[in-house]
Amino acid sequence: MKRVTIGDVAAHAGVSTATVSRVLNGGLVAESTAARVWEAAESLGYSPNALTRSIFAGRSSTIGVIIRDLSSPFYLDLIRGIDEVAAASDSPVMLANTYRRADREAAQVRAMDQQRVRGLIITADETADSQARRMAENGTPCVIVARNPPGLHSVSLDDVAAGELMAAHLADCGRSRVGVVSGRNRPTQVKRVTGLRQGLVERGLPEPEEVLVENEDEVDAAVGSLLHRNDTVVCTTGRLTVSVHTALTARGLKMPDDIGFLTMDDFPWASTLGISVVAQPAYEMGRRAAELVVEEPAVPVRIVFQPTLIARGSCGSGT
Amino acid sequence: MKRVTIGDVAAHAGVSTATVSRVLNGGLVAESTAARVWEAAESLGYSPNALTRSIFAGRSSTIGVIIRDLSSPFYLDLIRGIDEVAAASDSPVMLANTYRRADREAAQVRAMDQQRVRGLIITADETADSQARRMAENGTPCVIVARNPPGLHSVSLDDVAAGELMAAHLADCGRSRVGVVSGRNRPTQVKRVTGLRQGLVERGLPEPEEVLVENEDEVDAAVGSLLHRNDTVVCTTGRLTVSVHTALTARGLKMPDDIGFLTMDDFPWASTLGISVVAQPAYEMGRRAAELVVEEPAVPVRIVFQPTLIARGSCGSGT
DNA sequence: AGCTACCGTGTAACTAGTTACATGAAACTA
DNA sequence: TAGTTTCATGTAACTAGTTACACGGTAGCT
Repeated sequence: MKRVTIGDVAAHAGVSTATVSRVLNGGLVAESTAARVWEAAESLGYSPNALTRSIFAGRSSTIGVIIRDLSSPFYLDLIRGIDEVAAASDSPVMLANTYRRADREAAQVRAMDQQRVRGLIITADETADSQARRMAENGTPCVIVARNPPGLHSVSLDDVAAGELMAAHLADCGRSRVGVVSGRNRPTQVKRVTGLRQGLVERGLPEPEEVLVENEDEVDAAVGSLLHRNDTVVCTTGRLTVSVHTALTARGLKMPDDIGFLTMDDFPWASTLGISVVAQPAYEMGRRAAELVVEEPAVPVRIVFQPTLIARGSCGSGT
Repeated sequence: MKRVTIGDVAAHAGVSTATVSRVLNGGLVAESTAARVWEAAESLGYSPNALTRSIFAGRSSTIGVIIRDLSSPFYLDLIRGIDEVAAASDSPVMLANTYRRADREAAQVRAMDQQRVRGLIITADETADSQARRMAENGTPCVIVARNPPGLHSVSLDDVAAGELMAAHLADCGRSRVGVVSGRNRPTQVKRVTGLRQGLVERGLPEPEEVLVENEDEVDAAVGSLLHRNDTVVCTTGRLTVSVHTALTARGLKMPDDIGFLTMDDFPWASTLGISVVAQPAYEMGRRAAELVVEEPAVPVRIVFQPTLIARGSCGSGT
């Protein structure tokens, strides 16, 4: 039950702990000694304690990731990108899901700080920013994803451009009356709707009709209210795609003839279902976020990605 | 840049580090002293080093989770269950994705060991079992998910029952010639097919025709080969649901009239698409796995969950 | 008043490692 | 042969905490 320590290995090999440490970390040691130490470590099943190493180094090699919503495909691809870079630099990934609760977000940032993570990638509300800034001041690189608050590294999408891309596609498809289902109080959502509105107006189309929702269970009513006066439903968050789509198909509406449908974030089923989306490069965003953690730039870096349209016919076809 | 330590707080409050430690951990301290210490900690922005705590305790409070495939909905729900229990016991979760590569699986188990995780939840091939057993001997509770190897805790599905459930439903729907797309060399897959075969034969139906595939890109051809002689396609792994479904719809086949379709693991889009599935209680499995880590039973515990059928019409309707 | 009991606090040893410095022996140079 | 250099290794101090034990002071009891 008692763990094998470096001391046990040292005793077994007849050397000091300093020598064992040097063997393990590639210091200056005679070859014969090194061989003895390796053999002792092997036969005792020694597994070095990464925690102790970390306390001496001042921080651990772990990268912390705070995710608002594990079930959203965007965050999943983000994590895959992060994981890829983390694995390449031998950093474990510590994941915390906050279920979109602001109190948990702040608490998780604090917990990650106490774990002395090497860096932190945060998808959370503004509430957690001050905590993140405090960490950054203490030398822990923090990367904010999906927003770009001042003074912190950030990796985000050009949300206005995403909205404009939607508008352009809708105009191409000859859609005119656009209803929007959007998340409440989220800056990203606001920007996407702003871009959409601008894009439509620029093309001489009427302003979109917007409904704000908080949870999945409000979506059906929201969609219902939009159907009276619109020929297209746009969803500005990938999180609600399923609910909006269900609300439409449950009413027996076929795309694109009965209703047009356009949403955010690509996902595995979109291609089979023929749903057009404006996609974020989530995987690449994850990679860049993790690279910022690993590279620790001295000044705050703000990376903005451009969205892409993937037309699949759910709004009809363009020119 | 230099981190605030317990020593700084002690100096600021005019006490010893022992007293600060006692204040933080609820030892015996005078109220006036405690107040001074709290104030000092606050004003210095002290954040206790969880790593140091852990090295003294012999292990960290982190729960390690090794996942083969983050993109599969089963593992996502599993993680959500784990996370729920972990959060309730203030344990951070360290996640490692192995992308189904056996070498990475073993390496990740070793890495988690070095991080001195409090316990480990593993979804991996047999290759990693010996590593896991070594950890268990050292006092780290290891829970294997989806298999039940001897000598280790495990949380798994009654895979034979899953196959039988499929057979029963297919018989109910009047299906007779069943083609199966299954993953290669996986014990779970073999058991599910075995259950399906038994169930069909018991009901006087012909044996299913099986095709084994490794990756998504082999699926289309596999499905194509099954279509000649069968009226139903069954998929025994949730991972391949999208590919199999795409292979069917791409051929213009409609469910359930042109072809029957039945697969494993429930997922958000299944209900909209009307796909019938045999579901695993993934969330609950995650919860139980995490509880085993937290509770550390002295003898290996083997928990087997029962699958449930969710009929949605993609095979037609039963009696 | 004197004895015991208890409370609050500091000292120092402990966790499992790393590393600066000292030491000693062998090898090379003059 | 003496002096210097080099190499391998041990000693001990360090990381940031926790905790067993000792000690001093006050309060209660006889």
